[in-house]
Amino acid sequence: MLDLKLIRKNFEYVKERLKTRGEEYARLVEEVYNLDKKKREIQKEVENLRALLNKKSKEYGRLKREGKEDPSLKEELASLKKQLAQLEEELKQLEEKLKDLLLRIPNIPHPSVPVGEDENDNVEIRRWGNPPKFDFEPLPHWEIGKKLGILDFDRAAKLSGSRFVVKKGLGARLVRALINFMLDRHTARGYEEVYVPHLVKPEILIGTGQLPKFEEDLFKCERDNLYLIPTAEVPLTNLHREEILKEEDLPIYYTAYTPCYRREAGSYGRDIKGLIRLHQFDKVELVKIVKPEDSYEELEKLVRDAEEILQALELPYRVVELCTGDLGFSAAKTYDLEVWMPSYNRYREISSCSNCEDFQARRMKLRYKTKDGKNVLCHTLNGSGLAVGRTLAAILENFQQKDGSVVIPDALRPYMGGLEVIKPPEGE
RNA sequence: GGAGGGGUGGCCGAGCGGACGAAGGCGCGGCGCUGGAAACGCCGUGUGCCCGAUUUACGGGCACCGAGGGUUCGAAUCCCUCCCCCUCCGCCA
Repeated sequence: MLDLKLIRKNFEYVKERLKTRGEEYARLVEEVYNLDKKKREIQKEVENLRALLNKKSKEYGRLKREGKEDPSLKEELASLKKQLAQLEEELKQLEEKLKDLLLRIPNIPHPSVPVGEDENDNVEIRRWGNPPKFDFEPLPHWEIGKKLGILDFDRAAKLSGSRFVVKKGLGARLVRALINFMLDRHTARGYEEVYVPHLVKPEILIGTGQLPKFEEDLFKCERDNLYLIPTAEVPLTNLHREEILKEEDLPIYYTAYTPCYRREAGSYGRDIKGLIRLHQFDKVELVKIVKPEDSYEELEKLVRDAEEILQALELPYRVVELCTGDLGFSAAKTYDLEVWMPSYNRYREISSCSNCEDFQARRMKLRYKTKDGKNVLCHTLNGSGLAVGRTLAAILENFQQKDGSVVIPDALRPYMGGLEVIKPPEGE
């Protein structure tokens, strides 16, 4: 949520900055600006009227206790009350409308973010590692997985429909290994491991920005008014919502493994094969709650922490800075990590690291008290560290061998009971 | 699912329909006492929003005692609905 005061004070600036995300937001900001103006006028009236009513009501009570009841005063009070009720209703409607609009305006991109329309305008920052060269025709991961007997999309469809997967044997083991490996790495670097609920209330999703605008992307348990989390960012970032933290509590670093549930509405036909786009996938997430002045330094560190996993797994990747048009709703600045995928012959997103500044903090009233006693909104950051399914896909594709086997990266072997290679079943 | 108890400020905890943003205690900050400290004494210490002069510091107002509604001139206090927590019983991984 944007600061209303900022919209009031720097209306043109906000409008211009949001335009870099898409033309439609300028109109929204204008609407908010006008509504806010009107709202404050009415609020002033309401508060003045209520002050008067409070005063007269006390007067009436005083007289009554003295046995000098005044019927004309009582009448006056009744008419004031009626007037007030009308104005209050008007105010309430304005406030609701205003709040709803405000919740639908995305974050302002940081000045350093390149202006652009879509992913084609993203800027590559650096590369690490070299894509492998094969002296045979490399297979896509879903075929490798099928041949190894570790991925089963057909039976998953039997259970749950499209965009689900069943992992078996060493496939299931590999998932567990990756999760443990990632969590161990992150906790060693100062993140506290957290295990969170996977079902959350609507206001929690408003807090991180998924609601009200992206309802159709979420799985909802209607009966209980709970949503399945689309990422651990949601419960992790909201952990301290409506709290006023002590300055010495910051920074807070959290990491959590959770499954993530996404309806993938509007992505029909995209990435229909393989592990890239599923309704349910596993992810280890990183979340930071920090002081505003530190947040951009923390973002760089966060990216390094995610990169470290890819490096340890010897997976070639590049770091990309998202342009204004490709930026997520809550983010002020985002780096994507893209891993090399031989079957696509290009890099594909495997992590997204964002600084949301105070955008989420304002929505969830997440603050800290400074040394001189002021309450200040925290800055929140989040990043994948990493998407487990896509990591698995990248390992299968990048480490595949001519004979159909897949070499397990060194760093992962201790988590696989020392296993070095996954080989196809005998006799195939 | 059944029966009962409860949600008040950073925490504990009191609260008769007006004098209650709320006693008291703890904690925290300042000052005093002290060679220094403990103990003690005094003072201060919630959040959000609006308006006004102003660079902040200031002054005024409104709201907030789990949430929403109602009764009343007036609600933390009475009534209704909902949510959450706790205890016991049942069921259950």
